[in-house]
Amino acid sequence: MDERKTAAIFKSFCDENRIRIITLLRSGEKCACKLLEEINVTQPTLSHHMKILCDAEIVVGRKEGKWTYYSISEKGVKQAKECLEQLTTLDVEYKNKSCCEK
Amino acid sequence: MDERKTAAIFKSFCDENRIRIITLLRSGEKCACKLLEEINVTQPTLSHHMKILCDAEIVVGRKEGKWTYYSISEKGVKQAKECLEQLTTLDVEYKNKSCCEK
DNA sequence: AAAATATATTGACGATTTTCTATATGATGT
DNA sequence: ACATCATATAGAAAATCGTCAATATATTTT
Repeated sequence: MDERKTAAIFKSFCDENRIRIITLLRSGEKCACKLLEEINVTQPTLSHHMKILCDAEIVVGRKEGKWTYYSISEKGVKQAKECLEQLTTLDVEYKNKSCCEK
Repeated sequence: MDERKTAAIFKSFCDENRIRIITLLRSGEKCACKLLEEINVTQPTLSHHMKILCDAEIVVGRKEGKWTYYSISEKGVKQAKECLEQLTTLDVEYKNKSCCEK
């Protein structure tokens, strides 16, 4: 996974409103209008955040008639977790000796 | 965990240079001057990124003489993983029925 | 004590992001 | 066909972020 993709994934989680949106989706699929009622932004701003979340594949949207239903993507979340794991586990193989010794 | 703290944690992972820094630390503790050699930013910019990473507790700094050694904080990483887990697991308890039915 | 070295802080600037208003698109109901 | 409703897009303003040069601080070396 390249740095660019990794950054895009975690951008999902570094804005307070997006965190609120994700939290709302923990209780199941919701349409945009329901999300809009619960977070304090305008409709176009919500739409903007949903695009970021969908592009990062943390959330998936499903159109049905005039409504769009959003839900947490289990697949995307799994990928984010793997990405975090890979990024933060110590690499014993290539562990280097020392640095800046006196 | 409040939205503000969550956002601060994941800000660590949403800048390409910070991702590079964390990746470099996977092979073990490194002093700032070593990191500076490897990523293409000025010394004040590196210092700025290290502050963000340390404030989020993803990285810890250890001063020794004139050097500062940085390493991945196992504790902070654990907290980030738990935070991601908590934020993204479906909440079956409070799962709501339906939304925007025709 | 003065010079040198490593890192942090300050302040400015440009780029990016978040937000808004206005408008467009697309579906549904009359 | 026309009005209505849900959502998306465009464009601009405001806020935040990443970056740099200059400078400060703290430690070590001479």
